[in-house]
Amino acid sequence: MRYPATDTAQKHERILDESIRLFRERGFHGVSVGEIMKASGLTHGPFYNHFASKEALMAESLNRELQRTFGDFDKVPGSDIGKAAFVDYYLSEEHMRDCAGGCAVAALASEIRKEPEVQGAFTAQIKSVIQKLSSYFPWKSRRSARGDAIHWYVSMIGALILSRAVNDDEFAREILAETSKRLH
Amino acid sequence: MRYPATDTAQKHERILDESIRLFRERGFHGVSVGEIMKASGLTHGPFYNHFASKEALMAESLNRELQRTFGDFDKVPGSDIGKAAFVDYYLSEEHMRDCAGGCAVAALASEIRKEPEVQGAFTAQIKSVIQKLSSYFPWKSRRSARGDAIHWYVSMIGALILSRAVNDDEFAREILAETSKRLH
DNA sequence: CGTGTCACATGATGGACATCATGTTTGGCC
DNA sequence: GGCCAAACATGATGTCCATCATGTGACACG
Repeated sequence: MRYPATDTAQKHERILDESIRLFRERGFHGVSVGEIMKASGLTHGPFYNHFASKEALMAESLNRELQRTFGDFDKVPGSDIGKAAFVDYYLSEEHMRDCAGGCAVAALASEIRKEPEVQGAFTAQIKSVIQKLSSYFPWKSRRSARGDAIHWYVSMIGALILSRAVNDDEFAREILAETSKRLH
Repeated sequence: MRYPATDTAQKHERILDESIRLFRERGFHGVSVGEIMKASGLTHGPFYNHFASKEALMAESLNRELQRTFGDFDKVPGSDIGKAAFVDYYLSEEHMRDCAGGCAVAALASEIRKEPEVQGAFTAQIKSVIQKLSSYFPWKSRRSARGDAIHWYVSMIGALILSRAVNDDEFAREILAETSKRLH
C-alpha cells in the first residue's frame, strides 16, 4: 500500500459506518453510492476500490453492524432486570426517533427480503441472537424459552416499526408503552 | 367522458389493484410507473390522466387496500375462535409467501416512514383497526383491552416481517409457529 | 352524420444513478 | 532521489426513471 495503510483502512471503516447509518435512515434504495462516499469524505469514484458493488457494501455493512449490535449483548445483566432494561431501551422514544443510529433489523428487515446477497448473513445473525436471547435471559412461561424469546423479539421489532410508521406522536408512544409493559 | 365511462373507471381500478400488488411485492421504490401501467394493460403516458404523481398513487392505493382489508374484519366471529382463526391466517406459511397478496402493513410499514403524503391516511387506518380489534375480540388479561390488542397486532406484524426476511424455511416457520401459539 | 373532446399512445426531456475509464497524487522501497 | 503501484479525483457511459408534450382515434352529442 503506497498510501498510508492506516488511513485507507480508516476510510474503509468510515464508508461502512456512514453507509449503514444512511441505509437505516432511508433504506437501501433511498441512498446512492455518491451520497455514501460524500458522507465518508470522498468522491464517488474510489468506491469500487473498496467494494465490488453496492449490493456487496449492503451485505458487508449490515453484517458488521449486526455483529456489533449483538456483540454488545452481555453489557446488560442476564436477569429480569437486564431484560427489562433492554426492553426499555429498545422501545424508548429515543430509539424510535433515532432510526439512523438504532437497530438495523427494525430499520431494514422489510428490504432484506429483496436482496439475496444480504439474506444469508442476516439469517445467521438472527439465529444467533435468538439463541443468545433464549439462553441469556430468564423466561418463565410454561412454554419453551426459545419460543418465548422469539415472541419477545418479534414483538419489539413490530412495535418499533409501527411506531415509526405512524404520524401521531401520542399514538406512537402508546404503541411503544403498551408493548413495553407486556414484555417486561 | 367520450370514452365509455365504465371502461375508464375499470382502468383506474386496475391501476390501483396492480400497483398495490407490485408495491407489496417489491416496495414503493422497487416499482416504476411504467411497470404499473404495463401490468394494468396500458402504456406509461396516461398515468397522469389518472393520478397527479407516483406519490399520490401510493397514498391512494395503500389507503384503498387498507380500507378493504380492515373492512373484511367482521367476516370472522368476534370470539376466541375468530381471534385464533385470524392469527392462524395471518401467521400462516401461505401468508408469509404471498407477500404480493398479503397484508400491506407488514409489507410496506418500514417504507411509509419516508413518504409523508402516505403517512396520514396510514395512521388513521391503523388507529381504526386497533380500535376495532380491541372492541371486537375478547381480551382477558388484567391490563387494558386496547393495550392487549396493540401488543397482539405488533407481534403478528413483527413475526411476519422477520419470517419473510430470513433465508431458512425451517427457521421462518418456527418464528411463525412460536408467535402464533402465544397469540391464540 | 359530422364535430369536438377526452382518454389513449408515442416519444421527448431532464435528472439520477451504478459502474467504469482515465488521469493524478501519494509515499514506501531500491 | 527517482520509480511504481495503490488510492485517489474527475469525468464519461449507458440505463432507468418520473414527468410532460404532442399527436390520434374513439365516442357522445347535436
